[in-house]
Amino acid sequence: MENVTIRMLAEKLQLSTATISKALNNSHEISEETRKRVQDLAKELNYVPNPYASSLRKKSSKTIAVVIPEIADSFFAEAINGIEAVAQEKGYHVLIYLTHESSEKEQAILKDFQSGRVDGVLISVTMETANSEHSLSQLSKELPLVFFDRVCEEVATAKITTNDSEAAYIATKHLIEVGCRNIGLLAASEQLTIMRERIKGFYRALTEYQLPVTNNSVTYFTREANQLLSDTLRLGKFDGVIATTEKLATNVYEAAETLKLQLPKDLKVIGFSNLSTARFLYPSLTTVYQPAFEMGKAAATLLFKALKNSHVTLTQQSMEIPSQLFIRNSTLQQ
Amino acid sequence: MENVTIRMLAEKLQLSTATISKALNNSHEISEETRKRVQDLAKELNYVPNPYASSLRKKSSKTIAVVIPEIADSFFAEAINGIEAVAQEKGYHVLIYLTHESSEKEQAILKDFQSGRVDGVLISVTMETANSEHSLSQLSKELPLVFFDRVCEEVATAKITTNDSEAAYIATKHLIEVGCRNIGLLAASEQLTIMRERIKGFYRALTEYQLPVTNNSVTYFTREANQLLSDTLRLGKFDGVIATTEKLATNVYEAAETLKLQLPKDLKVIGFSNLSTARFLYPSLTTVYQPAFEMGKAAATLLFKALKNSHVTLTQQSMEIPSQLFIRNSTLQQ
DNA sequence: CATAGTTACTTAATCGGTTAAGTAAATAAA
DNA sequence: TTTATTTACTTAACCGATTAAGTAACTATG
Repeated sequence: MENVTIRMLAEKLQLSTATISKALNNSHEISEETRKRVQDLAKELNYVPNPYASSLRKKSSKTIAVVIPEIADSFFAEAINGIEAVAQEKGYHVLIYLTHESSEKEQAILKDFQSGRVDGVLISVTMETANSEHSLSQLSKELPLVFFDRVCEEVATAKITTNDSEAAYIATKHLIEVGCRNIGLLAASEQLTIMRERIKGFYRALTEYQLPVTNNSVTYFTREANQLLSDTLRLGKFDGVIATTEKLATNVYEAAETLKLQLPKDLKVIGFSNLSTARFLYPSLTTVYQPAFEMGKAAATLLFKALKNSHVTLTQQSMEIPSQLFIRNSTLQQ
Repeated sequence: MENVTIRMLAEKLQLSTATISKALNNSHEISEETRKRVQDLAKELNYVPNPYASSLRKKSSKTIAVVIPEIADSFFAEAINGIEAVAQEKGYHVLIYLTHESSEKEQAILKDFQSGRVDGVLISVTMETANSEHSLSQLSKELPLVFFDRVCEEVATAKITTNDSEAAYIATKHLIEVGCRNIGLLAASEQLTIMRERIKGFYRALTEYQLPVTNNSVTYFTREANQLLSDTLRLGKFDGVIATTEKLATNVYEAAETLKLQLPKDLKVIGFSNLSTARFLYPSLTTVYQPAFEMGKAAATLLFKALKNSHVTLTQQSMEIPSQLFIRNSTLQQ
């Protein structure tokens, strides 16, 4: 059975392909009667338009790209849910690209977007963000681009973030208030804006409470954090840490086990994390819960707004959605 | 700046578009010298081929679809990682579609695939699998289709599963061996093959140990499991349960809290789960760990094999990758 | 030396839609 | 009644690549 095309419908109904196309797109140029005949036959023959043909002609693909570092991460998974909810509603398709924190992969992916494969891009950049700055600046001039969470400061376009600095400030303050005096921040990258923001808030709290900001206050991890983390905790002799990624929070539990540190007695932990199991961990994990779903939704909504009306200036549409601190036993005062 | 097309390259080099196309595709019809000239100019002008033009002509899109119920689930997230790893290696793009357990959405998605948008499909079906049977049978005749995990028995194509029956048998046996006598299986759907398989293994173990199989041995949950679960645990008076989805495992912890049941003293739990935090839960969760990454990888590998060589009969390529029981404290003998 | 074969191209058709421009007939306005 | 406008189509160009078929020039073969 051949694939049903517009031409086949045209032949069967003794009409031109133009008429068929217009009828299917509910053009006002077509009479009610003809439109019905066409649509009925289309349904009967189970006609499905070829998306590539129309994308080629219309120069728009009804497809957006989501570029993220990792998918097995509650934050990104939730964000995708938010994005997808909007996309499905608008009849758009979602291409997912994973960079696995490789800026090289990221670059290759971004380059592909110059082909017109997608109408817009949502991205949360790699830790080596600096490398992609140029490509992103370039790309943002060619099609609508919205950052979420991991933004690239220098690129002039919309950015959906959470209140990273403030959230870190509140988290740090909480640790101080439950008795910590030697607090460490476990960070993932020196380059990420969100990390810098969190560090800012962290420092602000330390300063406010007149706690020393030392060389070791912030530790950076890239991969294979486990081993490094053990070292850090051993060396730093922290009594409280803030894990700025979901993975790092788990790593702290692991390291504590290895080092025979009791949480929260010997060490208190706060995680920037959307883990649904946070409250069932031992001890239950105090978290900075980021509004992942909402951020994804906001980013997608903004993107579609720009796609619909090209006069929307994305640069001016940035948005900050606050995180929430959920206090649990991993920061229980002893 | 206009988009660079093959025609522009042709004009600049005073060659035909056919030559350009062939040169870029390393056709042997083109002289070494011309090919180099073309490729150099292409690089210089940053030429990126329009994927829709070539997809339209070649009737292949270098794109595959992954259809899953949910993304915020460790199993599916890991599976996608496996799929993506293979796809990226083969230069394929991955479209992700979420059904959110709605067979209606699933049907709509499957219908769209008749358009030729994707070259192949990887799917883990909705709980209401029966509804999609027909569409899937149809689709499997039009393009390569591979099931992973949640398969549709009746559709004649490759299926990548884990040893669900055996895994459930082993899990049940484990519960019995640590002293449980009144075991419940928390299931998600009556229709899913993997559920039926798990129930089979569950019954086999019960029978083998001469434990009664009652009407209440298996309980089905769809949405909003929390409330129902509390009821079930209260009513059923189980001393051991097997949660057959990741979500249900968490629900058990939640319900135990509500009902003031102590895990594992009052109730032992095993979860079919890939939660990375399983070992840090309180109590740490005994899990049936499914090889999600490997399953995704296997499914994708098989799909690409079929895409490369259309003579591969997918029906005969099904594969079972064993799960592994990780015994932790949620089933600790008292 | 004539014929066949190879090399390195070009021409033109094609994929399946969309759309600008054209047209004949019907209707409205002057 | 004549001209203008609207309606409901058709024709044909087009999007940007691929590819079957054609060709001129050169090389190899018998």
